[in-house]
Amino acid sequence: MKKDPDRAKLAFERPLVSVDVAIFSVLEGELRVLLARRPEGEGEPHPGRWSLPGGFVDVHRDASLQACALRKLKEKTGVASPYLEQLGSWGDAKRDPRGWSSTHAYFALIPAPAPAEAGTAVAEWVQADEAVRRRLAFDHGEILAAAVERLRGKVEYTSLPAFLLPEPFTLPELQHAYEIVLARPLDKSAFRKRMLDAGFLEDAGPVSGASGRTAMGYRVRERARPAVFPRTFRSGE
Amino acid sequence: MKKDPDRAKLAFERPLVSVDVAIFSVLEGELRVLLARRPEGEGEPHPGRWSLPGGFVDVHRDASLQACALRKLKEKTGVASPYLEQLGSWGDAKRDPRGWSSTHAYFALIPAPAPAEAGTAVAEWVQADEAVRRRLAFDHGEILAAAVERLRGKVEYTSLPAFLLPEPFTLPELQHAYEIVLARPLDKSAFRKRMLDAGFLEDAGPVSGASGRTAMGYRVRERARPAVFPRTFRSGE
DNA sequence: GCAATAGTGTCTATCAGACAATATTGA
DNA sequence: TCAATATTGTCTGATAGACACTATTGC
Repeated sequence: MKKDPDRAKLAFERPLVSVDVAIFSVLEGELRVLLARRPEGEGEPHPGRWSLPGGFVDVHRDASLQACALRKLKEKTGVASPYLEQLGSWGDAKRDPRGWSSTHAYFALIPAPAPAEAGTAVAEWVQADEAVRRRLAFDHGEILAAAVERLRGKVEYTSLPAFLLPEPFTLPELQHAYEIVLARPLDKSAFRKRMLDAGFLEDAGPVSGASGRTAMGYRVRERARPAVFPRTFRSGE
Repeated sequence: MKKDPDRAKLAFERPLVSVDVAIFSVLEGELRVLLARRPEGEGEPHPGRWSLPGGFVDVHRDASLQACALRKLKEKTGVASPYLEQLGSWGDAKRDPRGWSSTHAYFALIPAPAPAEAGTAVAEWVQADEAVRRRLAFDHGEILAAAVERLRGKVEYTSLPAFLLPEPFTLPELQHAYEIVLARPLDKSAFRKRMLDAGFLEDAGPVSGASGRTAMGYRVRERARPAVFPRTFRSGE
């Protein structure tokens, strides 16, 4: 057994391998996620249903799982440098009618795309909770629910919403992004103390708004990792 | 098989798919991880090197990724109901010389196994940091480092060490487990307040130790999910 | 009694949140 | 000047950690 050549040992059935990405952004004061419509072709599972953007790993084009996720994201949104984090993997014999399949799920945060891209026949930005309630293809409903839960959970103690905004942004804008994701208001003073003490922002010069006092603009220091706060918001309640 | 279009569409090369598990326990006052020796057969990559326990998904035996991870764990340790959590996935064209491969990594926490199982020719319980320093097969060094980092990180604000102990356990025993993983002493009073206030423990009757006062024994209420504390240990320092 | 361990009480520095006050801009 | 927004200051309740104290067990 052990001395069989490579080819004999590897001659077993392999699962299908795909990558799916939950892409979030803030549009029109809402947390939204990008959904893609499944193709209608013959033999396609769940034709016409909404799903997360994604697809099979192409072993000749994709150098790695992350590269594959970035490729999907670039194809769908044009964004090349999002905040991208692994969410988890889902794999079993039944989730895809075409055979044993496993998918590597990612979630990405990007600044608001241009309004023109907000909705087409094959892709649509949908409010996050509404998207979870839709009957998505495969087990994408479960995956998306996990993504939303992870995002909301981490927003309680990390700087993730900074990746949802175009830079430079002001502290009131950042607070607004937090409030949209968490769906509750935050105290201005406590919020500012927390953000500035965490030290993950760098000055980017003053920014004038439509009216009122000019605010300081900020950029995130390190785009790869979010800051982690030692406590969650509203720990006492 | 299905119709022609299916077969044509799915006739592309598929990656190899495996599952690897970082299995942790506390033995002799140390945080240890189980390593397995790679087989020596011809065509085997990294023959004789230490690695994480794991292997290819068997699409006929494994109903899901999690079932596959549980199977590996049962084979290596006999443990059927560990704390098991997805760690992440690693996949690229180069990590396995046999071809484009992706692995789904899990980490498991189990109570100390019987001493007889502590080390054999093909498996060994190695102190966690020492294991990270060893030159493991494939990219298992990177995966194990991520597992240790995740474990240490989560121990700061979750009840994970409770899964490293046989039940029932006492609060001093639990504190000791925390101190072993974190490699620093914790204050007894603050520790007890935190554990009991979190409400994840249930009484299991008194337990007499080797000497001194009898202590209260505890079990975890819910074995599937750890408790999450609102703050990390030593937030101020 | 003593040693050893389990468990509790008290004090204090810290700090997140509440909310009031002040600063800056454009009209 | 006012309206609108940004930014800062002050107070206070909650609490984690430090550390001393008390409780229980076996010998």
